[in-house]
Amino acid sequence: MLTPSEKKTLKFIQQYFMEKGYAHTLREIAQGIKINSRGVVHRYLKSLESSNLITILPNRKRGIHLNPEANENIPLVPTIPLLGRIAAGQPIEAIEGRDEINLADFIMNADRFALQVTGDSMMEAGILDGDTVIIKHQNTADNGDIIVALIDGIEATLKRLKRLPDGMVLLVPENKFMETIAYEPERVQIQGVVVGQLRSYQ
Amino acid sequence: MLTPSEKKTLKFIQQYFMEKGYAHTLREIAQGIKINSRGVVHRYLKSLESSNLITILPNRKRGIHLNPEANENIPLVPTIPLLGRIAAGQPIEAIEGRDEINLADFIMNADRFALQVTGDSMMEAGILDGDTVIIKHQNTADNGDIIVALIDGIEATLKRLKRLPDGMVLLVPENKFMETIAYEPERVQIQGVVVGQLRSYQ
DNA sequence: GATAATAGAGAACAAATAGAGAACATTCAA
DNA sequence: TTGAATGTTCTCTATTTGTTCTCTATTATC
Repeated sequence: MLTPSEKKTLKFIQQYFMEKGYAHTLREIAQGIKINSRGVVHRYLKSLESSNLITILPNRKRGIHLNPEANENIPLVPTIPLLGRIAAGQPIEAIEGRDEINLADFIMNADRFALQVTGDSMMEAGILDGDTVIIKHQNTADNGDIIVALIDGIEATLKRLKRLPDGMVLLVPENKFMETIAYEPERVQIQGVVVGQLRSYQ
Repeated sequence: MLTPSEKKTLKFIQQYFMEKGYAHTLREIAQGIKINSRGVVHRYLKSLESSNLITILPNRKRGIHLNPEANENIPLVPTIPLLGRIAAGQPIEAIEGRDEINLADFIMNADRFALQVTGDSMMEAGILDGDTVIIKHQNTADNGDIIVALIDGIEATLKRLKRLPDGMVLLVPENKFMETIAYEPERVQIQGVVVGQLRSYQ
């Protein structure tokens, strides 16, 4: 069981290590967790080592290694450090304030569920074949929302919603090879709205 | 059987524990359930312990552990029900076997971090401006991987990797308006490989 | 009305935690 | 080789926290 200070220390190390590929000095860690004493930092590190979360190479400068356990152990709500923005042709730009993504915040909620997408109808909206979309269950949607629609109570489809002034409902695919189809409103039942999307490359 | 106060206490502990990964102090619990006495909280904890719902490490600060029994109705890892596949023009098809997505499985692992994407250079690969990509920190990559590359030690970019037989390294954007650029291998340093991608529509 | 059971306040004390900083040992680069 | 930076081991201090008490108030039950 780690104390909050030890957790803070571990977290600080992890973040730096992922960015740079090597560890802090004790003084840097001390500054990072806002204390003055290297001795105190060393005590925390020893404790983390005895919990098998890090390995200390004795007397080596920056001689701290993260053990694989360290990444499993910490967050009960999965979080990923958010290191910054990346754009073509520029160094990675740090983001102030928000330093991690809370996956639970990102997606979890009672009325959400996931669907796996088959087909390329929303390709140009960045939703590819095999992606997972997170749907919020609701019966209404705004113009421009990507929705799960049930047509005639049978066919389900993922499309962008557009209502015409005359009441007709357009279901717009994001794929130039597919056609937009217009329906009478009573034929289209909204089952949910896309609120998130995930893809795994593994 | 728990008294209402004990239930309240347990619920409060569970919530905090899942978020932070460690327990409250007695004072925090007291504030959380709106009483003033740490002694009373301690009595409740003792009672919860004798019901086998928590374990108290004696004299440890924040030394409260949730027993598995306490978590039966609370998922430790956020999951979303995976209802099925959706394709244009067909009813939602149920998926056999796996019925929920485990977000931790999906993304978390050692040496991962997130970057927010700026720009449209990977648009046609379904990675849009504003998306978050999950990067696995590594110095090598296979042909076809989408990588974070550091060019000349300065510029960072997200591109698809292609190595030519003559040793040159191509960084291929997935955007027909942008050009593939070839570099000498020593100019390109691989910082990580994209292993996941997230988008929020909220 | 008597008796439990439940809730809560708060005092008192020991122990854990947090931190400072001195002193020494070891690395590592100039 | 030497000196500065770094890692390591100490001791000391202060604060917070866990723990155990005793005391009081409320509520329901017989």
